[in-house]
Amino acid sequence: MEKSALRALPLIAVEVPGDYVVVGDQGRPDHCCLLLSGFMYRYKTPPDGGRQILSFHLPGDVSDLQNIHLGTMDHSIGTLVPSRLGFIPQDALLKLSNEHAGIAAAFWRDTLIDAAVFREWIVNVGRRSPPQRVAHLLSEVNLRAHALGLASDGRFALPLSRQVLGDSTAMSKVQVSRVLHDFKVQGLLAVDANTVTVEDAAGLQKVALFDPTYLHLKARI
Amino acid sequence: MEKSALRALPLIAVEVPGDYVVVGDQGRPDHCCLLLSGFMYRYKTPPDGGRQILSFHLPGDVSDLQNIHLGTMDHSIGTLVPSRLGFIPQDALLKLSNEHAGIAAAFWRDTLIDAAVFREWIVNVGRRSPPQRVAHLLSEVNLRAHALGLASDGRFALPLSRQVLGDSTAMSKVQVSRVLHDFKVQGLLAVDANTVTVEDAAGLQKVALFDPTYLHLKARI
DNA sequence: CGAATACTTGAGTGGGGTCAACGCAAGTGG
DNA sequence: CCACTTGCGTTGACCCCACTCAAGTATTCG
Repeated sequence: MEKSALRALPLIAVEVPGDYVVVGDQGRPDHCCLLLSGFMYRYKTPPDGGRQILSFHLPGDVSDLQNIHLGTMDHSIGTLVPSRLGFIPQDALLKLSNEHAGIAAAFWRDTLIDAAVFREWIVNVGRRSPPQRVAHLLSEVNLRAHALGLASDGRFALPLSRQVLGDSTAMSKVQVSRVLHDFKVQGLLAVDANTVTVEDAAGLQKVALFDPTYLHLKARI
Repeated sequence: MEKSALRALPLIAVEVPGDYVVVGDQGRPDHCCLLLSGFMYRYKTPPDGGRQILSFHLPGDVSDLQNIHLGTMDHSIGTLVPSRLGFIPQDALLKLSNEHAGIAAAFWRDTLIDAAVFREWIVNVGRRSPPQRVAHLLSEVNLRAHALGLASDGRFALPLSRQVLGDSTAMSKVQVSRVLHDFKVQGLLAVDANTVTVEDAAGLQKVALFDPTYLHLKARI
């Protein structure tokens, strides 16, 4: 019953290019955006310049679910690659979550995991060394990509430029470049223009002292 | 009706000292913790040492509401000062939120605002200069304390040591000390052992380029 | 084939971490 | 009541890491 209610939701599918701003800071969207295929990310742009990436989103994520209850966006959401998005009216989602406690709980849980990831990212940019930051970020993405079946033995298609990695880890692109070079020499991983290849996932996690508890993977819908 | 249901919740009030770990990392608490009076904070301790503070909590906050849906804690929660806590069984809260869509929504909204604050903290430690970080953090606390009526014209009782401020902003306590000295000279604020006095809130916000949108203050319960 | 973009590599610099010494206030016990 | 201890804050000195700048290389796209 809850499943059929979810399937009955009105959904408008849209194709958008890469590097496209789906929802802008200060915006008040009336739809939520389900990522059907592609790759998205959240970010903030402080007034004095720069960009801080806050999270990455893989297919299946509804990255702006919080807008059901928080009217105004406090950050932006964009695509990294050409993507297919499904827009669902917020009032339909709100109605659904009011009528089905199970769906409300699932939505809530989803945003709780987002929050857990944000917490880990605070630690990442605040406490860890540059190699640890990159290793941690890529361990996270690797794990999530595998959990979704989007990767085969450490290889997955993701165009992560040095700039994007730097904006995610609060490092300069030059420093990212050097760290990635070292990782390649050590046989840990290789990041080329559109593919990430994790050669030694365990070694990478060891560098980052990575503990996947915060992803609450079992708790996903 | 929802109000009376909330009031009927079983609550065990407990007095705890300052510097007390209420819920530890990896814990699986079966109660949620409402802060009745005092001051709490969340933090993570990476295995290689150090501490990253993730958020501060004022009276009225239920800082571990997420445990209703995420079984295992991925961080710790502690008190900064002697505090009064109200413990509420998770299953009672879960039952309540299943029965009252309005309460479920209010809980959800609360954790969404937490997440918005986490996002801003990523930017704080990742992108801002040391003076901006301190100014931003104290602008946030100042605003929230005033919103709760816990402060009178910029003064509020909070024992924020340089160490705590450093662990919140990813700075050394020495650097915090220097920044606070400069702020005092500039007439922006004074932080003594147990009181924060904001002399020039607007000036402080200007230093931090502070935009309160992310606090979603109107959206609070 | 040329232009544009991303990546690499090197050199120089400065901001903030670390270490260490000192000052100060509060708490303790004889 | 005072010597002692303890913990926090301050200040100075030093130094290293990562940012910035800049030049050179590779790759893709029109």
